[in-house]
Amino acid sequence: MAKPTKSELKILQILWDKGPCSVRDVHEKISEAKDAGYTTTLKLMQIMAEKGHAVRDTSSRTHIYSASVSENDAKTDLVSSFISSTFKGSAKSLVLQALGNNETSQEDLDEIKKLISSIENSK
Amino acid sequence: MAKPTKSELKILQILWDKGPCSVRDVHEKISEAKDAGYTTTLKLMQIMAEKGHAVRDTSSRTHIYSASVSENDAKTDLVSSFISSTFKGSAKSLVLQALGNNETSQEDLDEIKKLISSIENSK
DNA sequence: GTGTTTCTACGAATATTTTCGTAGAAAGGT
DNA sequence: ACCTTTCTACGAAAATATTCGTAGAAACAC
Repeated sequence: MAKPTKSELKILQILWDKGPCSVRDVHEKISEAKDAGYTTTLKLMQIMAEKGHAVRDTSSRTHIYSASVSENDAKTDLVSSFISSTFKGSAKSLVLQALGNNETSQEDLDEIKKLISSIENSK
Repeated sequence: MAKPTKSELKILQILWDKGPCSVRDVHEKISEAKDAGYTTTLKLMQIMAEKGHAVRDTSSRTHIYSASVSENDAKTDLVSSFISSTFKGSAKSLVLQALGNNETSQEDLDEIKKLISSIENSK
């Protein structure tokens, strides 16, 4: 599946958060953050359906859209493409960069340590 | 500074790796990976100079370009914008996602653990 | 039933990024 | 000196992404 564009990603996040949505639902969420025409959102979602980023139920007049990839799968792809375009394929470099700027809380560090341990234990 | 585009980022990586370069230098590096016209690279680098992503020494006929931001600063920005667009601002989520797919080597995990310790010690 | 609102479809305008052709000046080879 | 190669500048085409106006069908209010 092709990588979603920036706008498509915003819509995917809404679909992941709220589950299946009408264009209206999504549009209202988007409108909280910025001004946008309703048909702009509609068009984007239609394109997402064409591209396969979303599926829609057209059985009633108001179509209902759902994300067609799981949040986790999509983010795995996004992270991996980000790592390859920005960090020459090194996940480690990304992690070091992300943590390096020293704004991660102790709780978050703890969670990360826990994940690392569980990876190590499963080896 | 505006975020570099995908192509601009590729060029920045080359400038970071090799230091100050002529268009020819950069173009040859790019050509290793894919076919591209020389003037395409030239134009991109001119745009980067306009935008301020690069500075150039035009004192000889062959202009010499250098990155105008450090690799570390630029990547900090890129990571932070990626975190905000894809992980709602949570660095932790990014790190968990990046490590979650279990393809990080023990050596890399060790380095990450070391960094975490040093962050913790400096608190 | 008539007028208003809400929906989809469609096409096109706009914006952004990438690509490259052409032209002319400078440099190099012989 | 002449021809070839190498460089920059510039403008425009092509590709991609975003925005929105208009139209017509369906639903709703009364």
